[in-house]
Amino acid sequence: MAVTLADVAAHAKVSSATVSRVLSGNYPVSEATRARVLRAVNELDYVVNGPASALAAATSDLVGILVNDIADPFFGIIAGAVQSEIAGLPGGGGKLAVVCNTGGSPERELTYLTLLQRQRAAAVVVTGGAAEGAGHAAAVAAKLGRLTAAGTRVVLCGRPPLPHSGDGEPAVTTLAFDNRGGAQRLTEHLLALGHRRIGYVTGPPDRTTTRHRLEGHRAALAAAGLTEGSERLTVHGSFDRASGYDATLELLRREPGLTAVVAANDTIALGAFAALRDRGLRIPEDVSVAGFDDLPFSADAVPALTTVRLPLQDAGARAGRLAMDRETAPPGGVATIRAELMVRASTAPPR
Amino acid sequence: MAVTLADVAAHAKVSSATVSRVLSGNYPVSEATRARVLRAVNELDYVVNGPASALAAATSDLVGILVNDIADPFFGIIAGAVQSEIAGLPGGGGKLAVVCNTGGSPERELTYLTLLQRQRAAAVVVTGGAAEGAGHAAAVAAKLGRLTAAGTRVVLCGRPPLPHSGDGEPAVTTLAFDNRGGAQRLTEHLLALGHRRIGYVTGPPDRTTTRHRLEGHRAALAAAGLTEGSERLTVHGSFDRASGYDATLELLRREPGLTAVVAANDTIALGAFAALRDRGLRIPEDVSVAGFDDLPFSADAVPALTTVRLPLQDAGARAGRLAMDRETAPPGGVATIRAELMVRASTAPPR
DNA sequence: CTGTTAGCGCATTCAG
DNA sequence: CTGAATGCGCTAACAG
Repeated sequence: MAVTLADVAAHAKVSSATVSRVLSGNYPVSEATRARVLRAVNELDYVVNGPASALAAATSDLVGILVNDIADPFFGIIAGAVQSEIAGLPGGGGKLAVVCNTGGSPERELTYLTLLQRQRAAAVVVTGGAAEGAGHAAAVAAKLGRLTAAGTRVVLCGRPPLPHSGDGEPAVTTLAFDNRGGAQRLTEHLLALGHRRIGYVTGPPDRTTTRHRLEGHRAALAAAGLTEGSERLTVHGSFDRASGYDATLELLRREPGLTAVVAANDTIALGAFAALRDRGLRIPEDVSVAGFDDLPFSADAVPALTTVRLPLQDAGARAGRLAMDRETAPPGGVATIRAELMVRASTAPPR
Repeated sequence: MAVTLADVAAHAKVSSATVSRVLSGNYPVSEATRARVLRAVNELDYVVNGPASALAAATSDLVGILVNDIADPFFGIIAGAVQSEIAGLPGGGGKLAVVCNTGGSPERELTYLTLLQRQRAAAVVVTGGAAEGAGHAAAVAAKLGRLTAAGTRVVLCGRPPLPHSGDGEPAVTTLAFDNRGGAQRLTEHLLALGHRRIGYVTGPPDRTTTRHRLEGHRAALAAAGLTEGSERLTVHGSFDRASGYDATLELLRREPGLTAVVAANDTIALGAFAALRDRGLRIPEDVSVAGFDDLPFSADAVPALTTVRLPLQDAGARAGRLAMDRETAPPGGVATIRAELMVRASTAPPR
């Protein structure tokens, strides 16, 4: 079959232990034999057997990055940043950073976590909002606990911290986004412009991201004394454009006098744009629209989208460094990442 | 340390071989003992040691998906499709589909391929255009050859076939995009509208995607007798929005009388949109713009972008099935995927 | 149907 | 500095 350590050893006329040592480089070996071994490695085109090496050393160089939707730039940007921080080290860092697409399914998330645990992954970075259903949150927390117990470093990025498990420093480090605060400031902006009939288009109800952003939105409304009918002006769907389109139409049906639509993310906002246009409504003259995340395309929308900026790139990079233990964890293991309001052309005073 | 097969065996009062058999399920075991083993597994919270299992079985359940830029929806869509075809099987298929971000760097591509080879990956799907520089093409071809020789299934998706290595059925299956044909039809469309001064904004020169799309473009120009100055009207950059913006400005500098801009992909086209607008030019009244790929946001651009549609989702899913050996390879190992011209509002006759 | 027995390829003691 | 020997945890014959 494939060429093994022993083959290289024979070829270089040394013991397999020596070959192992020059390859891992963490042990003194004379320059002469090192060169001889290296030459043999090249001549034979030898590639280490990962499983065997992982088994013997009881560690692996796999690092998993879990995302909810790999086709969504929100996750693509975070994952890319995490990954370049890990694989971008001089020499590649020796780590294999891989991204796993859960599709937002809690079962798939658990499956991937188990698979990563099987592989004895060196670290796991879980990105994006979590499902809140039934036992899922607990199951995920338990699984992550087992991973850390087994020596895998766990970092949460863009996800709220796990329920505190008690004693001392938490084993998992969290970089949480200030979804609630960002959403609140966004709606305050609309309120300040004079809007009173504001629709809200969001994703699935049982996700932390959905809930937190909605809470921020409602907190702003409540502070302005607008507690009435906010339920009726909220439409749930999924975090994509098509859903934003449909939900906006539904909103218009429920409240034709709408003057503003707040979308739970930029992609949904794009769908809202299209729906409003198809209804012959101008943005922002007839209806203002706002998003969340500030993905790259948002500044290019026509009109440019008012939104809340999340430093996805920075957060991802930091999560990557945390996973590689190249940065010290924030006090308490949790850092909240600030969201910044970006006022652009898609919001204006109501007519 | 962690709980092992032997622990489970002891707990269930059977041999470790029996435990292994119920876990892998590919061997008859009595219902009674199977239940007992399963209970022991749960009680002890046992998780298979992946490396050990891979070592003993000489196979792994890892499937690698290589992409040039994970933050680009073009790759996100393909990767998502490949992945759901692999992990979406009933029971998860048992395979761990992971995506690796090469960042378009040939070195990183090779590094990942080696890492995957180390892990004895079950399959590798390489997506997107290839670097054409110096020895890279040969190095990648050689590496892929070694992977197939080691039993790893290799599928190319959206990448031209490897140079034929000779005898019989090629070991690597290729799903190539008809970049040349698509680009040619797109430029023919512009020509038919009456455009004669057409600028071309594209990515790095040493990539197959860049070259093939450019060749298609020039073939159309040549067929119309427009051989003059096409060099001057071509600006290279990278495949992103910022580059499209800058390159369009450069184009305008070189040829103020431009009536159309063809971008090598939709993202670049978005940059061109912004640049033209900033120069006070209307689309398509003053300048027509066209893209390539038909990413989701293209239909939402204002005006809607004329582009060439690539069935990314379908291609990715098919690549995934091919990688899992759930679909027979096309004759000759190579299938060319058709690109479809999508005429929308961003192109019109010149003034 | 179930238990026993060998390795899989490598990292690491432990001697030299 | 280098070689020989041991075992990581599991699967796959091979017997019973």
